Amino acid sequence: MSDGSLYTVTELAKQLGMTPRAIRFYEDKGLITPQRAGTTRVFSARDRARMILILRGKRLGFSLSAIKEYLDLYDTDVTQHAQLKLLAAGVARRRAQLLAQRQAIDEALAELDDIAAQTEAALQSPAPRARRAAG
DNA sequence: TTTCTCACA
DNA sequence: TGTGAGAA
Repeated sequence: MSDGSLYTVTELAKQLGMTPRAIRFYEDKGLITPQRAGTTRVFSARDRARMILILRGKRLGFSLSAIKEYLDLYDTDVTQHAQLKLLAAGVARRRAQLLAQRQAIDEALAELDDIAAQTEAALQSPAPRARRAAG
């Protein structure tokens, strides 16, 4: 079912475009648990697939702990029902978050456009005289 | 080379 | 959420 491909940290890091340091960091956080040959890490094809899922989760803006929570269910949950529920909930939350950000960005852009228009208009009109000191 | 730990942003 | 440095 699974090939017997094995990788070192550096190999896997290179393949996935990340640093070995980051992989060890994820292991430290419990997201991956590679085998050991003595003290050196040995990554299986399964670890590799898992790492790819981690990267995807990151790319979509999920926290490492959220990703871990989801991945942990993969091993325990036979039917994957709980896993799917968690994923659906996470996706909905993240989606709402991104929509809110888009809204905020749109508002900021609109406001900046207003300022740009105002400054542009001010630059077109004659320069104001220096203000006299009151008195 | 790889690992671990501590400091740092 | 990572990186860099130092020691083993």
